[in-house]
Amino acid sequence: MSDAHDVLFRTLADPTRRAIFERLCREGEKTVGALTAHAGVSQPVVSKHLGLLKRAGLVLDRHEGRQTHYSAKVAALAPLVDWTSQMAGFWENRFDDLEDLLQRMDQ
Amino acid sequence: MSDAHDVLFRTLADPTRRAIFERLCREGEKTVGALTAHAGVSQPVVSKHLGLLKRAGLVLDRHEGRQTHYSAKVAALAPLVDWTSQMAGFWENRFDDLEDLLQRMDQ
DNA sequence: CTCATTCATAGCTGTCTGGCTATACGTTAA
DNA sequence: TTAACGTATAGCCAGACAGCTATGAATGAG
Repeated sequence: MSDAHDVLFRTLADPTRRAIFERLCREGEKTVGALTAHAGVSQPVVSKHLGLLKRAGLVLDRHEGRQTHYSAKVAALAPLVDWTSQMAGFWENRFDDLEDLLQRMDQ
Repeated sequence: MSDAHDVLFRTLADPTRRAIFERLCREGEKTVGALTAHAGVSQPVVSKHLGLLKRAGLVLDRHEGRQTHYSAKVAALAPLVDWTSQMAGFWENRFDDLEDLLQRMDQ
């Protein structure tokens, strides 16, 4: 059972990887070298994280000469937003149920 | 660097744990036994997950005799919502920047 | 052509953690 | 008190994975 939520949560769970994604969100397109400069880990590690982010659909890559430019694909966060509001929704529904119950008890 | 986002993402990254949380959101308060019945893992594992969910602030526990009732604390998802909208926000801002740039180029 | 640059891949390693069983602890029933 | 029940804890193990170095592959510079 490896649905969309799973991939998103797992991909964003790692601090280093999430930091890379955040930087792409804040500052836009970056090369692997630029990302490595502030990532605190080696270049191969950054490449690996970018690969996972790409597989999760969270980033896009664009090859230009010998550099690769990565950019955030914010739309990929949609399932996460959906999931969150769904959870909140269930909670509110149960709250409504409680209200109904209290009303029926009142009668 | 273990901020609130970190704990939330890491805690919700595990499918089994997330499923437990989802169930608490959908169906409200449950005992450990009731949760174990549908979790697909042993009771100690469920207890462990509940412990982590509790440490993350995602659930509350209530002791009643020899059973423990757990319930979801949806408000704890707030930082996640904030983070997501922040990421989306950065993206829109950069879009605005692009518009500004294009406008300036137009003049 | 040759060398430097930029990134990706391969292979290794230590750590983290989710699963298990066994067991301890507290509570209710007999 | 003793037994059964519901959870939590302890301890172990196997698999996953984030980090590293070394190297390959592709491109640009000289």
